[in-house]
Amino acid sequence: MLTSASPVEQSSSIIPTSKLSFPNTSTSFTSSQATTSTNSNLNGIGTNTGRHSPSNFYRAAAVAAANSESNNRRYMPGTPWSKSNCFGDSFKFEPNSFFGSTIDDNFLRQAEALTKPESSSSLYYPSPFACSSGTATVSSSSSSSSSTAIYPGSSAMESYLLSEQNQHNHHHHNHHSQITSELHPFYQQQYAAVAHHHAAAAAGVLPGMVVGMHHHSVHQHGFVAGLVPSHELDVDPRELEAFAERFKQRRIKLGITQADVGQQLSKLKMPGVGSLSQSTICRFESLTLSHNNMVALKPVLQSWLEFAEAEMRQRKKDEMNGSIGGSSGHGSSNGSLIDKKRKRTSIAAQEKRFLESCFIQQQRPSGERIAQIADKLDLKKNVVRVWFCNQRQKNKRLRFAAGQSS
DNA sequence: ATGCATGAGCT
DNA sequence: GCTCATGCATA
Repeated sequence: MLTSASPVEQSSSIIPTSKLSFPNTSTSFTSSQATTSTNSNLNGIGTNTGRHSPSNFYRAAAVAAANSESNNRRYMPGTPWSKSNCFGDSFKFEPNSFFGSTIDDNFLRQAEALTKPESSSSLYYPSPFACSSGTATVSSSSSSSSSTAIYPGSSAMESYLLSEQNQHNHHHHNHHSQITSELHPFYQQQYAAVAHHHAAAAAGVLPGMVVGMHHHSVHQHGFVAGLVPSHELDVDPRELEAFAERFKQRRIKLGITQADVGQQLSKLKMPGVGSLSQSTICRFESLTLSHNNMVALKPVLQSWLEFAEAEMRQRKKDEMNGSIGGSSGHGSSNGSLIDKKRKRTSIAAQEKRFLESCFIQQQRPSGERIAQIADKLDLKKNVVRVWFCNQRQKNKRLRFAAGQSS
């Protein structure tokens, strides 16, 4: 029952183009000394050249994060951490059932069972709707927009998973200052094995960001030592939260949209920093980015803010002086005629519920399992795979309710 | 504001 | 095939 959301076959290719093989800094340290990052660089944070991949800057941090948790919950294709799923002990599935042939069958059956709101899972699927197929979700209700819930757009399941993970990851952490206790589950994980001496990670104003803006040319990589907070992971989550909030306020006060902020970023000419999308700015403000991502973006946005406010002060001053220097020439050139729009596959609510059920049982299903699921839902395997990827990623993002300051 | 997607760098 | 940062398209 799924008229399939005809994915438009945009599957041109996911072939991993040749890798540039970076120096690969720090991949070989033990969680004991999380100071990792060889103070690399802040390579390409959103370059206008298109979306980019994690820079060394991020990678180092990411590796650190991953490593830090490797002690207790590093996903391992064969590791039974799947049993630490949200059902904990009261409700566990045994992925490895008794009869080889029925394993998968059971898996799907379980998922299916869970899809029914009545079956003991009403807890996870409070969703009222019933629709199916196609682009189900009409509008109104659902979950998107205007949501101010703690975990917007998330089914109860997600929140649950989050809290569960949190619980299970609780055991043995080096020891962590008070903060940990009041942190969001995500942070509790992140901080699990990371060094914790504070550091002026801010690195606010940057040398090259002055109000003036001529254009340089190449500046793809910056080893701007002063810019890179050598230990990103030390940034206090609460500080991030506070900054994000402040950022938004002031941005609005300046009357600048998220999209504009993203574009203006390139004017800062910060090494390795290009423009960013509205999405990213939005996510930053709403803390729906990974911790590392937030930390990396903070100094950049902070610089922008200063830049923007300085600019505004300047403008006001000019106006006062009567010097009506109305300079706002904009010569936007365009010329993109050949644009094949990317189509977004829309997974129907019902299918989504099924996927969520599967996710509960196994967050990292094997390729085979993915194929089964895809088959059952009449979705392309890749769509399912990506769905799982995104789901996992989503679980790692942070997200505070706006009113929960320490 | 957020769902689905891409791509780099890794394993 | 995974993770992570990020973006297009859209609800």
